[in-house]
Amino acid sequence: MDNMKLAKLLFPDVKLTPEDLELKYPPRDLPEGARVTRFAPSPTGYLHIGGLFGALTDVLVAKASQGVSYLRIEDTDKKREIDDGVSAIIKGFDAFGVEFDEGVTGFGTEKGDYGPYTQSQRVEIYHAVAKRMVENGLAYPCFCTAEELSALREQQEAEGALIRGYFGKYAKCRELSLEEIEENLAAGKPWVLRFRSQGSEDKRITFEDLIRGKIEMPENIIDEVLLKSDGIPTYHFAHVCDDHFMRTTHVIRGEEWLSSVPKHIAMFKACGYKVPKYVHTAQVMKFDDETGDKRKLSKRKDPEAAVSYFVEKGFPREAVIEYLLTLLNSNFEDWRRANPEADAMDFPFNLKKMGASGCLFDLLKLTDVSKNIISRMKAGDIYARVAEWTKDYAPDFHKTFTADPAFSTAILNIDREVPKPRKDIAKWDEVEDYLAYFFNEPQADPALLPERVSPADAKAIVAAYLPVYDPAEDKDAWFARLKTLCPDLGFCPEVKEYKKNPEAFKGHVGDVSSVVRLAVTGRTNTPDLCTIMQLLGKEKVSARLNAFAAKL
RNA sequence: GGCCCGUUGGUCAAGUGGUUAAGACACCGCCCUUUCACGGCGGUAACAUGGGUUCGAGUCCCGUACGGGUCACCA
Repeated sequence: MDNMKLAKLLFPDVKLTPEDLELKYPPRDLPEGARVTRFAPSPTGYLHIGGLFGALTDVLVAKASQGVSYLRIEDTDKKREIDDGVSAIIKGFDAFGVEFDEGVTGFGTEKGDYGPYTQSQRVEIYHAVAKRMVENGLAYPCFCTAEELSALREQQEAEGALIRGYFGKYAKCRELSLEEIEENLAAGKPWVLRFRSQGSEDKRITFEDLIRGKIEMPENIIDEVLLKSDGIPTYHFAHVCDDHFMRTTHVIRGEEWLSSVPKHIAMFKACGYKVPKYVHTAQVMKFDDETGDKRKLSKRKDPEAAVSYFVEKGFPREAVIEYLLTLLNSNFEDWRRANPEADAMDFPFNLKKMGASGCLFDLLKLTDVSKNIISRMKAGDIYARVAEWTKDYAPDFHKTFTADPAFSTAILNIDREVPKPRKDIAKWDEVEDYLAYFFNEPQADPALLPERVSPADAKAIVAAYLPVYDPAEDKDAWFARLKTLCPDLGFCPEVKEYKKNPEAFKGHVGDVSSVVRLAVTGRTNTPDLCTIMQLLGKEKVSARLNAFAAKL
């Protein structure tokens, strides 16, 4: 077999050579130990939480080593691709502030010297490498039809073959003569290019996974497809060409790829390329309420699998990132305690601290993380974010919320700039309800009165308070005022004293303030009532007190 | 089925042959407190399982179970 002739026959128009490519994409000039990572999604749907998880790993690993991270679009499967797949991915990353150093930046735009970063635009690169492989006798055309291949699978199944796939005696086209190939080509038969595996059935290879350590597996003997019949590469071949010429040092990807590593190593070696370091990360799982099992998050079944879920709910981007980081690296929380103000993206990410087993996504913990983050934000920042979020997701509330920015900011600032700020808000979709009594007249329900307070007592409390209520009083004076009312109403002004001798009183000053709270806000618990009343203003407060008294 | 990965409290996890088996979320209790939060203190709760190796095993080896992945002209 004349391989040079075959190569010319198969790729008559390919002039580009691997040597040209080596020149065009030289080794990167980076500091010692710098890592080059890539996130390589296919544009088949929305950005998944697992995708964010992986991308964050890529970006942080690169950053921590002063290396480079890039975004590559793997659009080699035109059947599964969706129209706005690329922008869905870009938008997803934008929403969470995840930025790559290089690669695709939008539909049709990119940055960096190692592009194009979209696989469908790299066909001539793959063909240059493929042609060289044919020249070296490491690849051959295969004319088997889909029917033949599925018949082969059935045959292997029936035989109970331990190894299944296109290899050895099953590889019909492996030993085709040049004449037979020419005939098939002349007849216009479609063909794929297959890898001519040099592996042997009884050999094993070992490699190191940076999370799992040394792994031993049977050597690859399968003649994997390199180029599909449309000339587009398979994932495997594109991985080898791209990660070589883009000079990736660390291939970080989901553990579903672990079992194809022998295939990839064989191809890298066949091309004469250095094998990158492999890092196979565990999947993000969830608890299935129906089955009671832990299972992989699914795009189809779990709305929270899409990153847009978190945007819709109004989780601040920092909270989602922060939570993901706690899952990603076991020492993140320690680092955070030591560096409470640092930007999460400056976390010195350590691959060794990544877990090897799948973790459950815990919405409850995300909520806690989010509350902490929001509690540290300034009221003005929260105002801006809520205004932004409500524009898209709560347009009615947006109008009332933004009608008076100073007022909205002031109410968000209650109990905020203090040493121990409240942690009431976990996500923006809670704000409307949280602040409802500032914008709407509350329907205070007398049934919510404290146990110790009868409706008659409540009526007396309101009647006594109304004439002495002074909105100019500060918090201490405001509370002292409530205390002065207590004795005449039969309540104890001091809680401690009441507890010593509960029989002597109807209740204590806390009960009195609870009545006022209920009348003014319609709720049994709120942040600092004095400030609430000041912000509401005398007119509204008086009206609400009167309205409540009328119900009693 | 073959090959491979995984398994420490409900969840995330520390742990690299000797620990009273950390910490965080959740839960419970107490304290603080005008309500609720916040904060403080404390509590319940774990090495899947059976064999080895060893003076000593969560840690090393083998088996078993369970979970996951993979075996496409999908990634």
